[in-house]
Amino acid sequence: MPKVETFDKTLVIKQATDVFHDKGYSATSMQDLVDATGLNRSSIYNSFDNKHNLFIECLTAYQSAFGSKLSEILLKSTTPLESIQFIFDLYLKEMTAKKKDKGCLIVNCTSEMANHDKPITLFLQKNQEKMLGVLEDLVEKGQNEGTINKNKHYKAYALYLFTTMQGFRITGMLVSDKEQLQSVISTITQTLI
Amino acid sequence: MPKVETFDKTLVIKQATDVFHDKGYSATSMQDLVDATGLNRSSIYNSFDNKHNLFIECLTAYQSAFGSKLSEILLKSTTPLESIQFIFDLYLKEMTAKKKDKGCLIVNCTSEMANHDKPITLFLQKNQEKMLGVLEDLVEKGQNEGTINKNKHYKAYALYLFTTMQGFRITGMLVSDKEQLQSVISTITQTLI
DNA sequence: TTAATTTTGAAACGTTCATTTCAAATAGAT
DNA sequence: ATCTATTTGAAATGAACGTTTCAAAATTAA
Repeated sequence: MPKVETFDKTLVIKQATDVFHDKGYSATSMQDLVDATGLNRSSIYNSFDNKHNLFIECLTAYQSAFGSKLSEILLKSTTPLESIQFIFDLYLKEMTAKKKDKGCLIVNCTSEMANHDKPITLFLQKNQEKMLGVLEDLVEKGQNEGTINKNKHYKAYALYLFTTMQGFRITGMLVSDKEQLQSVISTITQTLI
Repeated sequence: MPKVETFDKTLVIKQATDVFHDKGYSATSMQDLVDATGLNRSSIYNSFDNKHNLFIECLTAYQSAFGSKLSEILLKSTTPLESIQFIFDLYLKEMTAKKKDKGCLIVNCTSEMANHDKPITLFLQKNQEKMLGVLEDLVEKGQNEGTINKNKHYKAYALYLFTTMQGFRITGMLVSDKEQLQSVISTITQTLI
């Protein structure tokens, strides 16, 4: 019967995500989110309850957007090793796209909130499990194909890759030289060959 | 002629550092620092001017404390590779010392404040240069000795190590299994052999 | 047009924020 | 003991915080 939601929730989450990504959770104020979305304060509270919950929705959307890009990568690559390289290339592309790299929202969130906020910590753990799962599958497949060496168990390699990815996201925040970053990627992936 | 500073400034910085390390810069309130140090509000402002400046002093002290541990490592190790392994072992020790790992203050600071706060960003860049310098020297020496391979230029390996160290500090915040962490270290260092 | 329901705007909530103020207490130097 | 510089305590500053409130405007189904 009545008025229906007028604004694009997906867009609003994207706008809010940009702010959280740039400033982090604590340093982002509700006023920042009002400004970034153009929404009214009340509308934000109507739709997202509170800042914390909005942040979780942003995290989830961010994770899901990455999941889509990851799926594309898995489809277009011909070997597991190439998939891994493409993931790093994706990071590299994001880093060099803008002058100031904001890093990874999820890595930043780990640094800021891990072990402080229970639901967030749970999200981060689940996220890690998901990512490790993907990487384990890739490494195991590569080892069976013979394109990745068997010096280490595939689970060990997966955690190694996850670790280096997080480090790479941090490094990109202060290093903007594309060649240096590419060299880091090749060093990381050389380990697997 | 008059009353002289009564409190131990070094201790106060250590106490403040603990809070910043645990909660990050933004989420740490002046009240938190008053509580942690036992100092009066006025005394803190008298001695450190403001929160921002106190934080910089904490960062510097943290960096310097790490520098000392680093020097010890460089002295006691017999090869550059061993030095690198000892650095990771130091991180591992910190991670497994307490149930909840706070990560590295400087890595966390990078994630929170890089490209947002000019003096802090400058500190982070200088810190990176210092650390890269040490790592470059180690790798170069190892390559000359023949204990580190020459697949990559020593500067590339140094940035690789710096990246993996940052990643390792993040990983430790969610992974507490010592064996898994040790396996990551060995994978990282195997690259150099 | 009316009724139902939601968005909106703007103000206010109480709390916490970083920082300032200033008189009182303190303690070394003379 | 007196002078002098500093630390202290406690209160106050004004701004910003996340969140709530609620009447008015808006919109759509009946």
